[in-house]
Amino acid sequence: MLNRVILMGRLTRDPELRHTPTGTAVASFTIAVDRDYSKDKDDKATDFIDIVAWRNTGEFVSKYFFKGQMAAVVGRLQIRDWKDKEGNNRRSAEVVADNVYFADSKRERGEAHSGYGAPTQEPMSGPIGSEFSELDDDDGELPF
Amino acid sequence: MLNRVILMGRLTRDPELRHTPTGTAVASFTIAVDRDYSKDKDDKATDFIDIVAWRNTGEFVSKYFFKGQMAAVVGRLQIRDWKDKEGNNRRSAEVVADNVYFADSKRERGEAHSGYGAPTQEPMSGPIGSEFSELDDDDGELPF
Amino acid sequence: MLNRVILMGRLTRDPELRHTPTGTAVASFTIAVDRDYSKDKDDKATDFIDIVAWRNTGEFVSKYFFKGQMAAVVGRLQIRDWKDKEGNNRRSAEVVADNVYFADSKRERGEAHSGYGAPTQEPMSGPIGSEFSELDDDDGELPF
Amino acid sequence: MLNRVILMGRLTRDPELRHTPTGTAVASFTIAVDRDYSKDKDDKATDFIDIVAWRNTGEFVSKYFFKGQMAAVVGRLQIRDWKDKEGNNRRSAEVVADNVYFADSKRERGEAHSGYGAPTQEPMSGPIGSEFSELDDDDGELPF
DNA sequence: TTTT
DNA sequence: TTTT
Repeated sequence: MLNRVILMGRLTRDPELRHTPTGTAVASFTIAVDRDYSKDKDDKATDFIDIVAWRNTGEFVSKYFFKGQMAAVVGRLQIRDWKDKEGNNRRSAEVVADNVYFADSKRERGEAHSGYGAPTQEPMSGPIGSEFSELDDDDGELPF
Repeated sequence: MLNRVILMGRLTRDPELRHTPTGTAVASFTIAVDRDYSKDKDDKATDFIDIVAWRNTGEFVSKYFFKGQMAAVVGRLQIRDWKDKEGNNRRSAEVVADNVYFADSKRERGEAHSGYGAPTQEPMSGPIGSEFSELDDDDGELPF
Repeated sequence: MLNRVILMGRLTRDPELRHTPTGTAVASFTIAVDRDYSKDKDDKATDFIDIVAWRNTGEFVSKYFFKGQMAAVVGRLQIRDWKDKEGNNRRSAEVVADNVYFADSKRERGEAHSGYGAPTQEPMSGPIGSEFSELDDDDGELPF
Repeated sequence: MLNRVILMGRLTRDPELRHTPTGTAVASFTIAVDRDYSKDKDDKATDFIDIVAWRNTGEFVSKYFFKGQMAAVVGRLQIRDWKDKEGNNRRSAEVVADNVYFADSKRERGEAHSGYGAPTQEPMSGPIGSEFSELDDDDGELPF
């Protein structure tokens, strides 16, 4: 079912890259997303949102993003209820990212990259580009 | 900061309408959003996502939506960490809805409404329509 | 760069499936998206938005969607300026869909499908599900 | 009906602020959104997307955004078919913005603002914040 | 705590 | 556990 989340925020820590037993890469990090219009001092003005990025997106993120950087994240919201060792009910809410974009200036990123908003190198989640390269192979002969 | 969530799912219960001490209406409900491609039996194939709707949107939802119905929700993801009475760390993750749409057939909704995807009657969150009505007052004389 | 469109509307015609010279499938159709709050009679109350779906998504759409049906579309907005044979400037605006979902009741769709909001069978655009099945192979041993 | 667009791109020109005969402010500008993965030289690698912002959002944008700046835009896609003076069919596609966010460093913006991703000062499109300030008036006594 |  |  339709489930899309689009966020902009700062990494609160460097992404942590791990691997499943079968070798699948997975990066996790948190972004701090400030709420708009928060003249409210009691209420927390920032949402700390956990992000999980698998495979290529995970490797890309762990390579090029670090603590303090601004990122735009597109993904899917996943809620998991579980019990900790003490038997308490815990809830995890995380965004499974399918794309992560730079939302920072080159200067602040240390010139590591080609430009603003460079896409995650994630072939699996990017059918658009590949189709266009394929169209290129087709010499631009569109079927309509 | 940019924070948008767009979901489609079924209400797991009737919306619950409450009021703050100063009289602000707020409805809460949960939607069940099935995950795509879940051939995985161990992993829960459904995310149960809490929704909060304030004011007009809240009143609209509590009036026209009920358990089992399909809804499309547009809102903002909010994460809150808190301690329960036993002192355990709890996390709530909820979507603060700014619009809720029907995503069900009229038949299944009991003909209560004008049509598919009728919008929430929420003046505060809908600058687009009001501007267009205003343009109407302007006799369609657009400035460009 | 970040570019996401999420729409709900009715197909104005059956999807048209074509193939590029190299055999890539591509379906095109139009959805009618009603505007909210349009008390404005002069202004068109509906946006007719062209959708293009490539490969698996295109084949899926042309197989299971037809004129009159409600669909939810997630994609990317693409603008193309071109000249027609008479040399006039034309603009095409279309959404390149990466996922299309049912937003109709089974009854109205003729029972062709498994359920509401069933996803497009599009492996390329769905890293989430495949990762979860892979995690399943991993016996649920998450690395964090 | 559900219709949301979320974009990130650079302004190709300073926003142009106009007023309808009855005094409603409306700003228009264009953002250049680079496509991902475009190894395709024939196909234009950038979408130039027209944005329209009404009222407070329009005034905010015309005051704080200028040519070359990165912006994140949330809005609604509107398609209009019309005839020019020569009687040719023209199509306009534009995003009616309900929120515009900074996606640039302060340095590059000339320190005009308080921080990254500062929201548009648009009361009409922001029920969330006002509700929270109101909750503040409510002394945080949530009804659930 | 869960919807079809 | 938190970022500017």
